[in-house]
Amino acid sequence: MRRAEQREQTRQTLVRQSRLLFAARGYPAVGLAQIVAAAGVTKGALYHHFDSKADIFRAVLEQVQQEVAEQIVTAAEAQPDSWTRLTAGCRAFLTASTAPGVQQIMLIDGPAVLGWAEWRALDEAASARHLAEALADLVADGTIPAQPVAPLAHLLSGAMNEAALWLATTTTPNALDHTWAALARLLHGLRVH
Amino acid sequence: MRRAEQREQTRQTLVRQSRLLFAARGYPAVGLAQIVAAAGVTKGALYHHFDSKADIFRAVLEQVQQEVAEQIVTAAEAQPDSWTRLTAGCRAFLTASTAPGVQQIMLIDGPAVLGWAEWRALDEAASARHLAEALADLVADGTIPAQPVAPLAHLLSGAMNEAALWLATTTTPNALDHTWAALARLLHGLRVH
DNA sequence: GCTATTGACATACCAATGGTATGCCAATAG
DNA sequence: CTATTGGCATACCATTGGTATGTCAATAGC
Repeated sequence: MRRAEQREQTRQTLVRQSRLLFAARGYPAVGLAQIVAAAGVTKGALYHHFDSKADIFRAVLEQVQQEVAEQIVTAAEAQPDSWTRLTAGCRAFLTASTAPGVQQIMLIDGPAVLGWAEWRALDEAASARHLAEALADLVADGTIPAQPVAPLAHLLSGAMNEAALWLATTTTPNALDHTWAALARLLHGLRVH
Repeated sequence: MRRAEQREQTRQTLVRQSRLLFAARGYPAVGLAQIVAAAGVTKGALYHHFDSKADIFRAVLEQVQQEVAEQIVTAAEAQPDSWTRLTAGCRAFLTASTAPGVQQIMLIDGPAVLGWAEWRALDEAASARHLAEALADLVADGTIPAQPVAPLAHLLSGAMNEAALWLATTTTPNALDHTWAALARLLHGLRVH
């Protein structure tokens, strides 16, 4: 099985190096030449594993989304009730999205490279879905009023993503704390009084 | 003054046609050849008015943002107190951002083409700024608790932008109404009880 | 163990596209 | 009436994403 082993290693190297480059300079600014140089292979290898430049970006995006989703699920699972699962999940979402390179790959390049439809499909399948599930639980046990959860999930997801984007560039002191405080206020407003 | 007149007309034609193309197919998919063909000029004219493909996109983006900002300000100005100014402004924001082509240009291509820093600068100068001002008014007259308004402004701006993006692709019935209802709940939670 | 075949690449090349250098002609200045 | 500048068009270049072909080692079949 030397064959499959080598194959997987080459593929992972390409994804790893591409991710670093995309995160640092953005998709449009990274050429295939830089990717293959960083990975120590040639264009032949790249096009043996991926169909296009967008296709290798797709692989990177899926990896990033999976990592973010894992952090959210891990944080949420440790909580006892549905409300703290939501808040802990949101906190994890915010923290994970602030990690270096994540915004560039997920929010900036993602939609532009893949186009609306495909990006939506991937996005739905990832982090936004967990939010919707958490909200559905809250509706089910009456912690928040009955309402469609999809709009709310998108509002919250957008709020946190945009906040993460802002946090990455701002120099405001304690920006993360203030953002979390503001988000917590918004979330608290959802509860039945 | 035939000179300046002709100049302005050519420039506006280029911006108008580019806007239509970018909105329909997205920045990466639109070539300069299509732009100049649609505008009925040559590449010489395009590069006489703009420095690069990104530069003409910049002109389009500024036009779109200005239109959106105008709608928000118009809606807010008609309101009597600071709270209804916020809600009316948010509603206008949501409606304006849902208009055809706006999301593609403002949210999808914008950051990818211009890069974080420049897009941030333009974004701050446009719609997000009005939000921050409206929130500052609310803090000033005690309608909402004292807090830094910047994080809140970004959370709300992101929430509405993402919601607009979702509204553009979803087939859920009454999605706009439900989204507005959810947003109104979130906003209401900000008020002092 | 020997051969046939497939798979994992490398090499050479192509086409399209963003960008530039140059030239031309009418509008304005003096 | 002439000189000059501004507003473009034409021709061209260089880079880059993508492809067609070739090569050599790993595996399968006997």
